[in-house]
Amino acid sequence: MPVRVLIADDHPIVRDGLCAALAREAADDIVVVGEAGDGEEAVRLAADLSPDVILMDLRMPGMDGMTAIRRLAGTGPRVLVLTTFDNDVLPALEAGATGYLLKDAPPAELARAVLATHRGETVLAPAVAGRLADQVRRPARGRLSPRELEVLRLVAEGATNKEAAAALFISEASVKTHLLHIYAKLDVRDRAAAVGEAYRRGLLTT
Amino acid sequence: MPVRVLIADDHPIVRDGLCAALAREAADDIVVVGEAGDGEEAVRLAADLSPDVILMDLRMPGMDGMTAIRRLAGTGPRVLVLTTFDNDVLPALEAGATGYLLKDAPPAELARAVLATHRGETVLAPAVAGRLADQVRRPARGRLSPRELEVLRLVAEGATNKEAAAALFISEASVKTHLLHIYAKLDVRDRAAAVGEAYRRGLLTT
DNA sequence: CCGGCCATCCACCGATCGGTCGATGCTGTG
DNA sequence: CACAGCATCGACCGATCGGTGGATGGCCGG
Repeated sequence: MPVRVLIADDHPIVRDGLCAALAREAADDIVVVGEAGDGEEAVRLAADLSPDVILMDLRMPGMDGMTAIRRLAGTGPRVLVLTTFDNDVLPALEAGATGYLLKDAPPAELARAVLATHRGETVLAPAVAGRLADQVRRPARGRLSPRELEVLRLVAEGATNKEAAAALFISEASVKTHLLHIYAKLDVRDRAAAVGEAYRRGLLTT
Repeated sequence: MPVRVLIADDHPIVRDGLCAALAREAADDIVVVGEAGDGEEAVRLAADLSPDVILMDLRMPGMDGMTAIRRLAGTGPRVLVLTTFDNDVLPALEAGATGYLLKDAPPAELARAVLATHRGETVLAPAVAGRLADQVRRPARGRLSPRELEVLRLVAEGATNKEAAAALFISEASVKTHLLHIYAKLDVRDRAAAVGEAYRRGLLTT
C-alpha cells in the first residue's frame, strides 16, 4: 500500500515538479493524493484526504506553512518541510514538523525522505543539521524574545526609540533596554548592524 | 517545428516541474532540449544545443543568471527570466533578457510566455510591470550608485561612519554625504531604516 | 523556593549621528 | 557646451543613541 502524500506549495510549477519527481522515483510506493496552494487549503485537504505525509512549503500567501503545521500537530499526517531557506528549522520542528528538507535536494533523496518521514524518522538536510547544532550549542544566543523582535521590527522600519516606545505603549527606557539585549544576542554594537544581522539570520522577513 | 527550450535552474525539482508543465500545456509546440544547474552550464549548453528560448533562474550557485544572460546576449537564443522575486527586473532587461516571469505563474501562462518569447515579444509578469513603471517614473529613486552600495553594506555590518571611511579610504564627511543620498533615495531617515529598506528591496543579500 | 529569563522603568553622560549649509572635480550625455 | 550625476571634502549644531548601573515584578522550571 503506497504512502499517500499531500503537497502544499504556492508555486504550481514546484507542485508539478514534486509530482513528477515522486512518480519517477517511487511510483509504486508513493501516491500524491492532493495539492494545496496555501496553508488554509492544506489544513482543509489534510482533513478530507487524510494523507500519510504532507510536503509543506513554509512561505506561502495567506496562512503560512508554520501555522498550518501547528494546526495539523497531532492530527495524524506527518509533515515534511520542503523550503528554500535553511533558517526556521527550530521553529518548524517545534511546531511539529517531522523533517526539514531544502528545495535543492535531488529527487531521489526527496522520495527517500518521504518514505522515511512516513516511518516516523526525522529527516534533516545536511546543511540544515549543522545550523541546528549551532543553535543548540549556544542557548539564547540569537534567539530573540517576542518583545525584542517587535522592537527590532519597528527599528528596521525607521522608528526612533521614542517612536517605538509610543507604538508599543512602553517607555523609551524599556526600548533602550530591549535594544541593548538585542545587541548582546546578535553580537553587534548598533541598531543598523542589528537590522542587518537580523535579516541575514532570517529573523526579519520581507 | 516546436520551440527548443533550455532550462537553467539550480533546483532539480523546479526543472522537473517546468518540464512537466511545458509538456502538459504545449507538448506539440515546445520541446525541452536540455537542463542546466548553474549559469556556466547554461552558457555551455546554449552553445552546444542552440535552443530557441532559455528559461533562466537568476539566483544560482556559481555563475548566477544575470551574468549568464550577459554572456548570452546576442548569441541567438532569447532569454526568459523565471524567478521568485520581482526585483532585478531592470538589471535583467538591461543584461539582455527578453521577458521576466515569476515562479508563481500558472503553467498555462508559462507556456504562452515561452512561445511569445520565441516570437521576440517582451513578456512581463503583471506584478513586475507595475514595479518597472515605478522605477521609470522616478529616475534614480531607489537606484543606489556603486559607492553608495559599498557604504550601505559596511553600515549593515555594523561599521560606524569613521570605520566605513577608513575601510573605503575616504573621509568621514564623504561617508556622511553618501548616507544622506542613500536616505533620500530609499526615503528613510536613519541608517537602521536604510539597512532594513535595502534588504526589503533586495539591494543587500545574504 | 530560588535562580533565570522576560518585561518594565529611571538617570546620567559622552559619543555618534543626522541636517544643513556649503565646496571641488570628474564623468557622460543630450 | 551645459547639465546632471557621481564622488570627494569641510564645518557646525542639535538630537539621538549607546553605555553604565541600577531597580521592580512576573513567570517558569529545576
